[in-house]
Amino acid sequence: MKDLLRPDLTFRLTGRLWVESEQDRFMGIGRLELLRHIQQHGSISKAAQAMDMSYKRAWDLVSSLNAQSASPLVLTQTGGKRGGGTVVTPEGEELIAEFEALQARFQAFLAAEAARVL
Amino acid sequence: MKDLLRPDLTFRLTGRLWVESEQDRFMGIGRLELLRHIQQHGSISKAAQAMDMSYKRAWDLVSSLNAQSASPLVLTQTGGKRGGGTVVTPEGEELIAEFEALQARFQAFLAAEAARVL
DNA sequence: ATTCGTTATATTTTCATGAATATAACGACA
DNA sequence: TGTCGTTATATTCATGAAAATATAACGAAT
Repeated sequence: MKDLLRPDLTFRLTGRLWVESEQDRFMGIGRLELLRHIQQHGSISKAAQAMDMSYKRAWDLVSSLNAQSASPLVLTQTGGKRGGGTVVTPEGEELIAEFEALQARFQAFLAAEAARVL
Repeated sequence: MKDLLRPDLTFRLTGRLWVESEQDRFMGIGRLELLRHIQQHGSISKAAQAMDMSYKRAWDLVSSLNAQSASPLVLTQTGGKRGGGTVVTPEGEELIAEFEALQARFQAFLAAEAARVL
């Protein structure tokens, strides 16, 4: 493909991957980052503002994740000493780890293909 | 990941990849299909209607493709016996072939990863 | 010169997605 | 009991991308 591209521009090969069920997306890079931020901050609202995402969107994503998993990936608590909070369960941690690994293999694939094709 | 997913739903791993320059996308699955339709029909407008895409969008994509390639990928002719038309150049055919091959390897990657992770 | 089907191009309209905004519920603690 | 920061939820608003619409240019053929 190299010989077809304008030599004064720089090109890159990029992509995205995700897991989806019939009706809804389940896991992707955005949800991965959200889960990591929730781990860090212990709260959906804090995670959302750290990512510059609206609270509602973050909450919707969490709701979608939990709705499609066999057991909860995050546990939310409402009210209480600090108003509540959210923790990532061991199952959620497993999902994070597995999707991170998948993502890493994908990036390796992209790099290898870029070297071959660009 | 398998053990984390609701067993009453079916999940699939999917993804997309594309080549882009700084300012603009260059090649992706949508543009591949457009190029194939142009090959088949010899016209941007026929290709667009076969794909149920607006002519403007198809024309914009063709314009973007040619603007980023070293030599034209498609040649357009305006006016004339049948009003004009569009042909895919040998360079365009090369792009089609290479991107199809890349796409096939990507699908193989996805299938292998799905088998591992889902 | 007129017709015809296409390319070329600008402008307006639709639509979907996420952002913003608003409000209620919650429950520990002072 | 009142406060506080959060979760939970509904509704409105903004924005960007694609569709729809409109019009001109083109050039071979009649």
